[in-house]
Amino acid sequence: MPLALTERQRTVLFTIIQDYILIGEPIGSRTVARKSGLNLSPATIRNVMADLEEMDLVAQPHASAGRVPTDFGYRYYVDSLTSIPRLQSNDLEALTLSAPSKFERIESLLEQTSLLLSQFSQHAGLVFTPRLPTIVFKQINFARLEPKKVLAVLVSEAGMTHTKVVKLDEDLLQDKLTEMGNFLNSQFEGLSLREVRAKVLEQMAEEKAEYDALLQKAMALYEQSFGREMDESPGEVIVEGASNILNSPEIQRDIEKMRAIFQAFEDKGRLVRLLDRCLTSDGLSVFIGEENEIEGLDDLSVVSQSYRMGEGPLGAVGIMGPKRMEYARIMALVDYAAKRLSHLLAGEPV
Amino acid sequence: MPLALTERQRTVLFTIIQDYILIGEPIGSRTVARKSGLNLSPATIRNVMADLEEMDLVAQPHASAGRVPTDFGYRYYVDSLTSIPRLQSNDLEALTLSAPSKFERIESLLEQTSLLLSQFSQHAGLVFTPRLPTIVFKQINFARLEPKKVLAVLVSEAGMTHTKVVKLDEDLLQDKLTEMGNFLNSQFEGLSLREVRAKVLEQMAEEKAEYDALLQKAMALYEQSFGREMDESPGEVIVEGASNILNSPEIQRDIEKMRAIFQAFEDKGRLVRLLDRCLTSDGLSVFIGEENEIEGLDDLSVVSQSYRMGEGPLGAVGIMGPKRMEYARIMALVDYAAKRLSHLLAGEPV
DNA sequence: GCTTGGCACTCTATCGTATAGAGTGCTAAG
DNA sequence: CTTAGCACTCTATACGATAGAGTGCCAAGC
Repeated sequence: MPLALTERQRTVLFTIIQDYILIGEPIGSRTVARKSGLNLSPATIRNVMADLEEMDLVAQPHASAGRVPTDFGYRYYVDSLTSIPRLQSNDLEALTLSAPSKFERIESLLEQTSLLLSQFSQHAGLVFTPRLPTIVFKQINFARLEPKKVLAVLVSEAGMTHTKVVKLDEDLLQDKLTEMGNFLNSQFEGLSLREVRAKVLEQMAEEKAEYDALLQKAMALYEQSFGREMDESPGEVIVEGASNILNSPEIQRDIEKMRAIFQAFEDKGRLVRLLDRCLTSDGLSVFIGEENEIEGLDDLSVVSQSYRMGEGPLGAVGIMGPKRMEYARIMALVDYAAKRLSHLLAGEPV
Repeated sequence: MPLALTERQRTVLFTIIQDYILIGEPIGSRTVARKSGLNLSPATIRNVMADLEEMDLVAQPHASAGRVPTDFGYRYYVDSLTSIPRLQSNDLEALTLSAPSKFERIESLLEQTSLLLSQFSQHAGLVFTPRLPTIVFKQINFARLEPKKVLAVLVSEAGMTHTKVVKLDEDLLQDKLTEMGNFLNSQFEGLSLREVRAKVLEQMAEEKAEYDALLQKAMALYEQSFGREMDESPGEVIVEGASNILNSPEIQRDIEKMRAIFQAFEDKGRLVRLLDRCLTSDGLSVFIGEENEIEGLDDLSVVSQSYRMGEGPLGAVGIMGPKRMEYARIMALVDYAAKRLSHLLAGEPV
C-alpha cells in the first residue's frame, strides 16, 4: 500500500532528507521551520516530525538530537521521484567533455565508464561486465600452438574476446582446426552462449549419428574450451574509487564498518550477487541500505542501470555510496552512463 | 659504511624490534631487560637505548614513552638477516596444502598467488603481471571478423594471450591473413616484444625493398594491433586483501593516512612504479616505509621477489603491509611464492 | 669504569564533574 | 490547529585530578 502523507508531512520529510544529505547532521525542528518554506513555528514542525517518526520515516540518533532519515524514509523519497531525473546542465556539459566517445578495447571502455561514474559522483563506480551465458556468439577460432596444444579464441557480438589454451589427446593440424572452427561458426553464430552450450550437449549426446568424426570432435573441443567454465563464470565487476567511501563521515566513525565494506568490495562473488538484483529489476534500480541484501554493504546505497546491446541486457553500471547521497543526481548520472554505454557498444554515435 | 654496533646494542635493538612487531606498542627498558636475555638492569638498558636513539635506530613517540623502531632501525634489522629466511615448517605445511599445483589460465594462477600471499600474511598480496615489452613472442593469429575488421591474437611464451580488434582500410580474406600470421611467426618467434617492435619498425622503414606487399602489410598490421600499445603498456597489478591494511592499529588511528593508502592502491600507475623498483634490485627486495618512494605508501613496507621464465624476470610478487610486519616470515613467504610461480610457469612440478 | 638502585620529572590516558548547547515533548493559551 | 514557554534529556567539551609508565640522571657499589 502506498503510504499516504499529507502535503505538509511530505514537505517536512523532504526538507529533512535534502538537508541531511547536504550537511550530514541530524536536522532539528528549527532548521526545518526555516528551510521548508512552510510558515510554521518549530513547535508545529515538531508535531509533524513526531508523526513521521511514528511512520518510521525518520529517526533520532538519541533522545535530544534532530531527525535523520531512515532507510524507509529514503525509499519514500526516491519512489516519489516519478521519472528518472535528468542531468543538470553543468553535469551534462562536463560529461560531454570527459566521457569517452569512441573506444579501442571494450574492456577499457568499461573501466573508463566506472572511473567516470566514480569521479562525477565522488562515490564508488561499478561496472558489471557481461555475464557469460548471456553473451552472443560471434566467432570462434582455433590455433595450433604446439603439438596437442591449441589456443581457442571466442569473440562475442559485443567484441569481447575470451581465450583459452587447451591440451588435447591427439595432435590436430591447423587445417583441421580451421575446419572445425568454421563448422562451429556456421552452427552457432548469433546464439547466446547458453544456447550454444545446450546445443553442444545435445548433439554430443546424439551418438555421432549425423555428424562425422571431425565435427563431433569440434563440439567436444568447444565444450572443453568454453563449455563448462563459461556456464559457471559469473562475469566480472570493475570497481573504481572505492576509497571515496572513506569521505563520508558516518563511515569514518566506525572502523569495523569500514573494514566490512572493504572486505565486501574485495569479494567479487558478493558483488556479483548485486548484479543479479540489478538485472532482475529492469530499468534504473535503487537499493537503499539493507535493501541491497549484501552482507557488509548495509550502510551503503546502490544505484544501477543495465546496459544492453541488441535485445537483452548485457550487464549493469552503477554507483555505490553512503545512504546519504544525492539520489536524483546520482540516478541521472547512472542512467546517462548506461545509455551512453549502450549506444557506444551498438556502434552508434553519441 | 656499515653501521657498527656492539653485540649488546644489537641485542637490545633486536629485542625492541621483535617485541614491537609482536605487540605494537612502544617498548620500555623494563621489558627489554626481561626479554633480551642480557642479565642487565633496566637502568643499563636505558643507557643502551639512548645510544640507539642517538644513532636514529629507535625513537620515542613522546618524551616518556618506550622506544619504537625507526625506518632505519628496521632497515638494519632486515639487512642483518644475512640469507633469505626459510619458511617455518607449519607455514610450509599449510602452503603445500593450499597453494595451487597446476593451473588452467595463467591469469587465474596469478590471482590465486596474490590471494595466497594475502591470506598467509594477513597483509595485502601483490602480483605484477609481466611487463609487455619483456614478454616473449610465441605466435600471432589473425581472424577475419567482418569485412575490414580483423581480430589479432598474440600468444606469449608464458601462455598469456592478448587480443585486439583492428579495423582495416581494405578487406583482407582469411587466406591472406593466415599467410601474414605465418610470416610473422617465422620472423618473430622467440623474440621479446621489444625486439619484435624494433624489427618491425626497422623493416617498415626499409622502403619495401626485400618484402613483397603482403609481407609489408603484415608488418603494418602487427604494428597497428600490438606495436605502439604494447610498448607503452606497463602491465597490470593484482592486489588482494587490501582491506587487511585496516587491521593494523597504527593505520586505524589516522583516517587521512588510510585514505591516502587506499587511493594509492587504486592508482595502478603508482603501484606499477613499485614494480620497477622491485625488478631493478634483483632478488628479494624489501622497501621499508619511505624507501618505497611511492606517495601515500610511506607508512607501509613492501617485500617483493621477481618471478621468471627462462632467462629474464617476468614480473614480481610481493606483500605490502605495515612497517611493523614479521619481516623474516614475510620474506620467506614471498620468496617461496615467487619460486613456486616460476616453476609452475616453466611447467615443472612443484 | 661499568652497573645499578633510587628518585624526580614528564607525558599520556582515564575518569569524574561541571557546563553549555541543541533539541525535544508537553502543556496551556491564543 | 498553532504556538510560546518550559522542563527535561542527551551530547560534546573542557577541566582538573590521578594513576601509570617510562625516562634521564646521579651517586653509590662492585
